[in-house]
Amino acid sequence: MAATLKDIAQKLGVHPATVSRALNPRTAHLVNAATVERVRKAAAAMNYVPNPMASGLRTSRSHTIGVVIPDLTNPLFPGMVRGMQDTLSRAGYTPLLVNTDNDPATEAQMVASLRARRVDGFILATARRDHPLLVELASRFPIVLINRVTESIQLPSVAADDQHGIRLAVDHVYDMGHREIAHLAGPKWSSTGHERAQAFNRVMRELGLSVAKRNVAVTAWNIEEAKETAMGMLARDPRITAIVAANDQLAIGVIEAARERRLRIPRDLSVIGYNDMPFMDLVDPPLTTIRVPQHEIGSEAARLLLSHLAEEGGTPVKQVRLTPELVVRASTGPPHP
Amino acid sequence: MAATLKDIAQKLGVHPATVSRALNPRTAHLVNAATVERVRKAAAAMNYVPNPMASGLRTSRSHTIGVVIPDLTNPLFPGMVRGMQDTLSRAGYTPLLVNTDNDPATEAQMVASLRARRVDGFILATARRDHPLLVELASRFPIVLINRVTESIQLPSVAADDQHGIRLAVDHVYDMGHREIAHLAGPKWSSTGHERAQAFNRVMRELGLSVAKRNVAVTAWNIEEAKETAMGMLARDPRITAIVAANDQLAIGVIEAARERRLRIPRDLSVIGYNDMPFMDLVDPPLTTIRVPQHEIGSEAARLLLSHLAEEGGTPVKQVRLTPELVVRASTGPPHP
DNA sequence: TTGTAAGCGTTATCAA
DNA sequence: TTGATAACGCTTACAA
Repeated sequence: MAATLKDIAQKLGVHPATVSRALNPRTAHLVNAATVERVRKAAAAMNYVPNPMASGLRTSRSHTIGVVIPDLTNPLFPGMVRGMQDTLSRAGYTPLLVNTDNDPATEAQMVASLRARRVDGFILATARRDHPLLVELASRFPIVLINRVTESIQLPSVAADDQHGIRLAVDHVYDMGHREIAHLAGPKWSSTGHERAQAFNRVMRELGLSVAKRNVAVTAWNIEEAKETAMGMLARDPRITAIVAANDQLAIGVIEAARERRLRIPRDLSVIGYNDMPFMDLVDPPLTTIRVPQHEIGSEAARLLLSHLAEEGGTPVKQVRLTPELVVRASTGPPHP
Repeated sequence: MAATLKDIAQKLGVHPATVSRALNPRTAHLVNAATVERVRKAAAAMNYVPNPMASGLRTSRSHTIGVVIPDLTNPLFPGMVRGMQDTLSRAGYTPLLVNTDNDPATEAQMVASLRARRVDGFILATARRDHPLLVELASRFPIVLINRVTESIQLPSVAADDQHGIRLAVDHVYDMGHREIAHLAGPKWSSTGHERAQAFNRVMRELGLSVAKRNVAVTAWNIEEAKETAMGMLARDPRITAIVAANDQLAIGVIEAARERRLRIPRDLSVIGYNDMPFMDLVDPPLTTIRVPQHEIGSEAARLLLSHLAEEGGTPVKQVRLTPELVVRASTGPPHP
């Protein structure tokens, strides 16, 4: 059904290899300009489409990128995935998407299936800090990490500047007059959770504020956990007037905890999230949060990976930090005396 | 680097064809059981992974499915996509995901790129009712539509039962005492918009209620449009006490319109959405809506497509309707006298 | 039960 | 500038 190089060659009375050369931009200059033209015309007329399995078999390049994320239904990711898709597809690459649910076994299995598919490289958004696979993988494939960086080894990465984001958050409530500021941190095994918690301590120290018992981590990124943990935090330390949460889900948990303790937001407690997921402007109260440029993280990661794919030798390891911004809504306000 | 059939054959002193047969479940019975065992062991030891480009080239099956959706960042889709991925990957298939942004030209281009990749079939969530591509595509590939059905031709599809969903919505407000019920419909070009609008008319007729000027369509599925249209509706027809929106975004637009007109929800106006996207329990007020089983729609679509891929001849066209359910929250209540 | 050989569609090397 | 040829790794008649 689908036309092949051979078909075109036959029709034109030339050799298939000539057709191949004419159609490949990198080799077209080796062919007589007139022939190139004839071949292009014929190819278009027969609507020839190269068979990627054949060329892939020959060149051992699938033009395919493995994209590993924890969970597509987490609203943080669709924007990033679209960012990747948009720039990858423009370059003739296709992302193969898998979900790990933050389970190391699933992750290993998924990465194996992507390797079986002969992907040309990886974009990884896996959250865990300990990561045995990473080193091995990075030694065999071009990879780019998103939304996290590595501690021990230097790997190409694209992430929001958490240090800066947390600073924006803390400064925001500090500037409104808050001094009793706490952090509801992400899980300790999580890269972003860890990084944001560290950043919180640093910023607080710079402001001359104490973080004693005011930086508590949940064990999972979910609303229920956050609510529980925030309940404990507020019970133990009722002087807190502002909580910086490590992401929007946690912030929602804080809001629920506050509601249960009959604290009004922001009158009695200011709450600030992180990420600015869709609909955070519509929750009750509309959530003040730190917006990370999701689409751009994805597209930048794709660009970075493509540049590694293009260069033969080692491109220098580039760690891109994108700047987040503060989005002020109704969940924060001055502390009430 | 990666081991091939030939490597295994060499090591074992058998012919590559034998190794191929031994490793392929469909042909393993043709091979001496002891040989099969030896081959399997060796393959595992050398961690052999079949090269899908080679087998695909030979068999012209890529074990790849084109998944065409309007926009991954629309929260309706990630659940469906995961449903597909989960069941496709279990069967050894990989989805290739593309976004059309509801633009016919983009869609044509994306479908072309999937065909170029030699996908074995398609799952389409495109929303437009008119759809020239569909017939041609369906004649050449196994396809399954999700979240919509076709009017003229019969094609395999998986969708929620909109007739039933709208009935649940209307009955809900009717049972609470509402009689002045309106529908904010989706765009006329949209399959689901059209179907839900029709269903609304039918249900209202059965209840003996008038729909005169009470079934108004937006021109795009977005909050702003919905707000504008709802403003007009409420201005023209202030007796309305309940609005059934064609999806959750439209319902949010209605809520914003009501707020602008100083109507309290649900005291002055009940609002009900459709889909139950993530976080609809957290908006203000928490949205009563119709939940459609997103993950299940995706997995069922995948199953349906796989069954078509498995059968040689024509499997009968199956149109699956999944049952939605009513989720009552705070945006609906009895009408106030 | 196993081996032989051809071929899927493309590209890369070599020769003309 | 073009042609011939082999090879990528796998599957599948067909033969033994």
